[in-house]
Amino acid sequence: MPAMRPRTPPDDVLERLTAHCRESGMKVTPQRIAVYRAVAGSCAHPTPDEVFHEVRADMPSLSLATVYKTFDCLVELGLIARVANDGSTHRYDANLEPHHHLVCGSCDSITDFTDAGLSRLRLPRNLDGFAPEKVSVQVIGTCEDCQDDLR
Amino acid sequence: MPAMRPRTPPDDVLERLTAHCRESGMKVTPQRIAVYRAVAGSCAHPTPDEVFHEVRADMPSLSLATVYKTFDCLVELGLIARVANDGSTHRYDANLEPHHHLVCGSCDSITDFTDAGLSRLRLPRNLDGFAPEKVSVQVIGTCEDCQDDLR
DNA sequence: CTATCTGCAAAAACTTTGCTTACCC
DNA sequence: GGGTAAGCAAAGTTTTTGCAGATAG
Repeated sequence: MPAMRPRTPPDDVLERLTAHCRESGMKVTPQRIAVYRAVAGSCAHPTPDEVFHEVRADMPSLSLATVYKTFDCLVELGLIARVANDGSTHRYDANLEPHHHLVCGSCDSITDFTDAGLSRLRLPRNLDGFAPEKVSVQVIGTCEDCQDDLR
Repeated sequence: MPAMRPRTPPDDVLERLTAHCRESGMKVTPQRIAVYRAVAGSCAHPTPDEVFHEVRADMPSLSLATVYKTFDCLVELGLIARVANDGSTHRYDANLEPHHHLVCGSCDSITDFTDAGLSRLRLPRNLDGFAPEKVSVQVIGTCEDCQDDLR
């Protein structure tokens, strides 16, 4: 049975950020903390604009440019990853555990899931010289909410 | 063993376009033929801008806006699909057979491959109400060319 | 003929950059 | 203190839109 990820627990978010920043000589600023918290606390793979509005509620001085720069910085630190999607804006994910995506073709939502069976995927031996590092499965379909809407 | 897709054969490209257009009351224009040919004849999952420049060589009057509109129309007709990627531009694929992607983290190239084993993937039974339609596996890693460059 | 499509230009949406001031370490 | 980062505004990209003239069916 699959395990749906509820959301990244806010446990050691600050510690992880601090450790990674220190290691790279980068500063731990309130903006970085807030942006990282927002991504880590969401399971919706938010866009820069979404995070901007969410964080801005508590930090009115925040600028969108800072959000963009912060995302680049967090990716560089290896704390978040950009999520492949077919929309027109970037999306980010703080879940770095191996996992897969349920992509709703109707509302474009992306939901994480993990599954032991899928994690044991066997790749073909010969990939024409391509060196695989990790595997992510995208399941395209219709989410429960959108099915409901069709009734 | 995996089968690398060489490229969609240009066989019935025109017939397919004509049939789909007729069915939807859309017109078969030189621009649509040329854009569809360009995507179908590429295995590089091209961007609108790339297709624009390629087709424009033979059709100097072509405008980028038409390329965008044509892509939307071809997607609507079900002849091509937008490819999920984490760059900042759209990419399209005329290969509608079930297949998977080798994504190079270094040069961002996306290469199609198919594999009988992967095609028999077993999804978990319970996806929290999500209704799966199709599955696409993304293998992230380093392509042969980029490995060579590192030597 | 007529409804649809093209090309153009302008607007909108998204992302990056440069620079001055602020502030973490 | 010194160097990194934030905020602002401007510029750069990518995508969408509206409309007048062109064209496929």
